[in-house]
Amino acid sequence: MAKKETITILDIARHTGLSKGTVDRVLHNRGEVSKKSHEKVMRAIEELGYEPNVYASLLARSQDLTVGLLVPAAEPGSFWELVSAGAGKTAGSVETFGLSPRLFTYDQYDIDSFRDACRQLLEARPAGVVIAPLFQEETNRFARELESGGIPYVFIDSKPDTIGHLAYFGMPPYQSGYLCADQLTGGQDIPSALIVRIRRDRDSRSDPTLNRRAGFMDYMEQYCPECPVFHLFIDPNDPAGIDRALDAWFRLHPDVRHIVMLNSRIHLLVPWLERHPDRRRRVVGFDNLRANMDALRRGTVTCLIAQHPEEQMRQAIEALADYILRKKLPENKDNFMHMDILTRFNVDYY
Amino acid sequence: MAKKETITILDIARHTGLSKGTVDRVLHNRGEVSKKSHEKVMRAIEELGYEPNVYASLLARSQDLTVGLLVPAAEPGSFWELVSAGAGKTAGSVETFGLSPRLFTYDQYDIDSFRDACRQLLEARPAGVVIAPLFQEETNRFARELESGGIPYVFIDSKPDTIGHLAYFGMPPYQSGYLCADQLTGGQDIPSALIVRIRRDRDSRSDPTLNRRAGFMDYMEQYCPECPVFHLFIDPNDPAGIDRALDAWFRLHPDVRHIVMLNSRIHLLVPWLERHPDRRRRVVGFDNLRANMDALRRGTVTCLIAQHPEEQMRQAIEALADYILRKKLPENKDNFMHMDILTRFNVDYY
DNA sequence: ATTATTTCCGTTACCGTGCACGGAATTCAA
DNA sequence: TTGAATTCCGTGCACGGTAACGGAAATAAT
Repeated sequence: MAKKETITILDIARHTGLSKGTVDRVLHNRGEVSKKSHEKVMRAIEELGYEPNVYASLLARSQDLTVGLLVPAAEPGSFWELVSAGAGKTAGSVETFGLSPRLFTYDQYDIDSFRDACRQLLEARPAGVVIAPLFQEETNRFARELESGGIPYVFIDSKPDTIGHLAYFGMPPYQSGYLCADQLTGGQDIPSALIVRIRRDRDSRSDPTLNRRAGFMDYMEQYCPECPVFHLFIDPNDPAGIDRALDAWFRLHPDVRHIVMLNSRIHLLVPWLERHPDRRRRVVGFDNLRANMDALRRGTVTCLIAQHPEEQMRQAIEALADYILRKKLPENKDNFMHMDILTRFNVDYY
Repeated sequence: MAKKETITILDIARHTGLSKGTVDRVLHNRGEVSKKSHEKVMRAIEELGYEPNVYASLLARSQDLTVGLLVPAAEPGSFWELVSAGAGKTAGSVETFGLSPRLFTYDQYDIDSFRDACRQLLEARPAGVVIAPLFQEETNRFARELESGGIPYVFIDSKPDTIGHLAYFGMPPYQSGYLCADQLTGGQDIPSALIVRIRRDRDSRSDPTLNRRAGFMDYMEQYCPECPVFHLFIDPNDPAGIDRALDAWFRLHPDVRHIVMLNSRIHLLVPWLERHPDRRRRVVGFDNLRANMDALRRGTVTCLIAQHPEEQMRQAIEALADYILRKKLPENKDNFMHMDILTRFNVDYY
């Protein structure tokens, strides 16, 4: 930390023969400054290498900057609840920075609600934005809007084709499928496997588990080429239907012992699984939802692959803070985060 | 966020009939305050719920506080190198807070060097200290010294019996052994297992892997009661000796396929293992050292259990920051951190 | 009782920015 | 030319805390 090297607005005021008031006006371009003075100040800033003192600014303003968090609404026990929780956990440590994160949620099945959330977020004049994107095109459009406003934004969880984002934090989708397959087989040859899928995902053109499934299938292809992989489709909103579907399916395939879901919903299978116990069964799913972790503890689920959504959110906000407060760009634009393997022996310390 | 609710030191000065100066003195307990005044101020702080304004503080001080990090010297490729690395990674984000971490290292086999490091650290007048302790009694003594100086300290990795620490971040030792055993067996019955140990550890009265081994053995007892567990002792500084020891031992036990080390040195076995390949062997070790991870990638090591030493350091420093800057105590004093399971399929994203 | 110490404590000048207020300089209208 | 309306710009206080300085009060020394 420099001693007397720090350049203050007073320095550049003196250097230009103007006053700190004027300098402040150009810094926040709030007008009332002649063209000539504006130029002089800009030049001086450049020459002297002025950098604003964040603390002083924050102190004087005594008002936090808001960071907008744009995430799907968190139904209780859902994946997005974890993400929101991450925001809360970060908040404490980040508020010291003078940033106060604020949540803007939308219905993940309603694009209009997404637009609404975007609008509200913009009205809050955020200094930065974290986006958990679901609608590709709409997200791109919003990103463009942020850029034109000079507002930095970070993606978490998944990433559209946008290029202008400050950073991205998420799990590598293909590799997560690969890892999942390895955990399912336990590195052994297995006779057969079942992927349980959400019917709606198959029909929608943007199946969120697409890449993950590709990784899964490639692993099986390579390490268990003889092993047939079955698919079963269920409706997550119809528990009774799930039970019937599983009953029917397993009547036809009574010897299938390896079951996997590539999204966060493995808990949907738990009631059926616990009514039909089988010590030699292996069940693998994703994400550290409470229901999933409970099933893990009881031994119904063998293993979960988790991506620490809270951690993603934390890092996203921190990257923003670094940029907003210190103009520091993150080291890497795209950050693929660690995939955690949870078993009942380490889940309690997660 | 409160509007005008913020309590300043001026408020508590008025409330106690004292002045800013005095309040400031007790806040930084730099003496020159009568017992009575000290008490009054403390009570007012409590009653009014005063929270220091970090920006103002940072602005006024315009000089970083140093945080001392007391860790064993990092031989290249060793566990402690990871810990030190963690310090570097944290630094960036913490410097914004006006804290600058500074490393003080000691020779883990030389208690005098530890004392030296302690002394140097104290001379730097740190605002807080992170300790990775190895020498129990000596550490306790040092802790006492810090306490009398009013300097908060945090332990990482392991924890002496001290009670006065601000926080502790580490892996739960017993459970890590349990988890390790589960990964070694893969949840199956196995016919036999070998623990490779460091000879010096057995002889010293403070074997760092003691609890871990207890967890390991208890798991085996419970899930593989028939499985014999062998022990083999090696000298880490004698590679040729290791080779000979392994040669000799495996001549006698050619069918043992499950090998484990409960410290970070599994890489010591790699040369021998790769000269005697066996696809059906399972090898489990600890900690994400470069050499270990490389062996994992090549398939020589099946799985590593890692504790994210960098993360421990980060959290330790952050806990200190919270306390120093905002007088916030950590939520939990003892924090057992997540145990990460690394396989060759997720190691690349670690 | 007087002087010398020590212990405590209040005063005050910053730290670097934000912003309101009012005044000087310039332009426009008459 | 003069008064009014605009532009521009400087001054000064506020933000909450830090720490040096010096002085008052309490205690010890003479």
